Amino acid sequence: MNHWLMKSEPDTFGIDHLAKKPKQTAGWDGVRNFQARNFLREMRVGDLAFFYHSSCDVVGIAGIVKVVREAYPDRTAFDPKDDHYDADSKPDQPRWYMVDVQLVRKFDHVIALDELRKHASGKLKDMVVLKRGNRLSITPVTKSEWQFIESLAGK
DNA sequence: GCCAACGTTGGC
DNA sequence: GCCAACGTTGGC
Repeated sequence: MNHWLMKSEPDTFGIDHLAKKPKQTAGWDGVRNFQARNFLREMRVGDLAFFYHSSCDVVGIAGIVKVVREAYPDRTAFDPKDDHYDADSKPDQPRWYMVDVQLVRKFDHVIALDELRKHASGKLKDMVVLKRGNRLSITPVTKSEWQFIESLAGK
């Protein structure tokens, strides 16, 4: 099983939106970056991911989700009216993919980016999301990073 | 294949 | 709103 970190802007879609969905499950669509897409396609049912809030008051990890459906074509790319429309993605040859995720747990407090950075030269020294200039919306997380961050969240 | 221009991301 | 960093595009 692999671990991931998935970014979203909570003003658009945050962990509380996911919590209110039927079965607390939603499609993670709108990824329009090739590297992030490739990671999406590596995800397997049962993989766990941190739900990261970006571009907001409290930037950081808000909770945990799990993959419940593996990559399938992102329909929003086919819809000219959608913000994420991409004329180069055709239904018979889709360029973009999405997965479905289900809420596992919302942390009682967001683990702030500041807090994560405190460990940027220690336990989290290789964490992708802490690297300078990182903009990837989907990044892999190692097992040790995962366990350490979970311990920061408390049980 | 290079690289400048451009658009986007995302922390602050 | 600013701006650094980055990915993508397109002319050559």
